[in-house]
Amino acid sequence: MGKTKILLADDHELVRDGIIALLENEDKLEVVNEAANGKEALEIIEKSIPDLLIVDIRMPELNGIEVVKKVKKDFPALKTLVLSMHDSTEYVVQCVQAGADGYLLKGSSKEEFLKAIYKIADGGKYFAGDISAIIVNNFVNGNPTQPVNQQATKKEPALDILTKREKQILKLILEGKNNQEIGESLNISKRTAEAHRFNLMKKLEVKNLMELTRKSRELNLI
Amino acid sequence: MGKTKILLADDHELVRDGIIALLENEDKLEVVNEAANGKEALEIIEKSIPDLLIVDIRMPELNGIEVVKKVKKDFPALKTLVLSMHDSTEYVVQCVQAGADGYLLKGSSKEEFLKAIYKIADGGKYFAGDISAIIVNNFVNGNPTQPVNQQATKKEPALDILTKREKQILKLILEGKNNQEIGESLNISKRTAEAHRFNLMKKLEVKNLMELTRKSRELNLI
DNA sequence: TTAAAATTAAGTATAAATACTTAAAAAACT
DNA sequence: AGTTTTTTAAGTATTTATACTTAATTTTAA
Repeated sequence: MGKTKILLADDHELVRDGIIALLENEDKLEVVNEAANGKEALEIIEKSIPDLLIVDIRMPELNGIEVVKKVKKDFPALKTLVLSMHDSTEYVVQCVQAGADGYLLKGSSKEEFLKAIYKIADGGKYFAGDISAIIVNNFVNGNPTQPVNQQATKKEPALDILTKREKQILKLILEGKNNQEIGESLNISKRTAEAHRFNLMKKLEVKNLMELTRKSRELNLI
Repeated sequence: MGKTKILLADDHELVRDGIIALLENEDKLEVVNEAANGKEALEIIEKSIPDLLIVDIRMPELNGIEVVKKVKKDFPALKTLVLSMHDSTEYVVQCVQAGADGYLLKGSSKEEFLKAIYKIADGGKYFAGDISAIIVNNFVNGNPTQPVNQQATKKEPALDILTKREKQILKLILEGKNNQEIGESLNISKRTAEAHRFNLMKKLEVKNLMELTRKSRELNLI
């Protein structure tokens, strides 16, 4: 059997270079392509499908989860391993639902990383230790995680639901400005800023500032 | 001349492993030690001083900037290269003031990374291209950046100014809870939660939620 | 064992955000 | 040219946060 062709998608070149160096001695593996964001990754895949996609969860343009969703829909044979910088458990369930074959925290060791790659390349699944528990827990709580291509996609606020003005206002909100200050910045009434704030928070389905920051990051809105 | 002994401090093992793999072929460089947080880094340095410290800016226990400050005070001969995941320019000035010999974004390439290391090991300084501009700009604006050991340290809220209770409440604030909910979580009155919130925001010198999140991350309070 | 610090929580006043609705211009499409 | 969407902004009521001060307990450290 030939080498496993890997596409590596991460917006930090140094991290990519590190991972490539990490895989250099593995003669069953070969990084054939790199992408600095989700969009780029999809473009590369459309030209030549690799065997395995290693993708960072947080990337500009299109985040890891969205990439995995698209990949699993259009190229179901392509295996996917999601890397996350966040030690949080926030995205695990979303990844599983998107159909990812593996999920690793960047806190994992080289050994675990290689183990995951080989297992996934071999048709298996690999989720970092403490993560399995979360999935199981989520499952028993009546929220079964199933690949996105096997059931209706959970409707989620799209990436482009915000208007230009709303994005502008979101940015100012995230800079810590209040409605008064936003109004002054944009030469509109404080009441207009209020209205925009209300609307965008409703669109993003968040009910406070903290959820707003989380969601904004998640969706790469800023 | 012998090898440059490097201590690598980053809380993500995979990133460390990647960097080590990246330096494996460089026979003038040798990673002699690793640390997963700032405290660990300082402990290692106290036992045996390396030639170069490569340190991630965001780490638990003690962040990169604090480590550099301590290092430059106690071991001025030890060179320091700060890595940052954040493409932002938020920390550059702080790094220079702390006395760092270099600052690189993780978006840098392997080549730039090696160039920086060799230059610093050789007694030079290296700041990623776009960064120099920021420093210069900051300088001409009457805010000259000088190493921390050459002038009075800019007073800043210390890392441990928050009491246990305040940290507890901060955590809940950052989870998006309001004072009512915080009170319920901790079985205290909503008014008490308010008081704690007021006090901790005053201590951290922030005036809104966004500044609070930024500061919390910066100081690794959570 | 005291003094100091931390936790609790109330009072009071003001400012800001939330939760809507309505509606008129302006801009962007088809 | 006509329709839809966006941007603007006011009304109204309610909730929440800010900005303090004061002060009684409780815990911790000297």
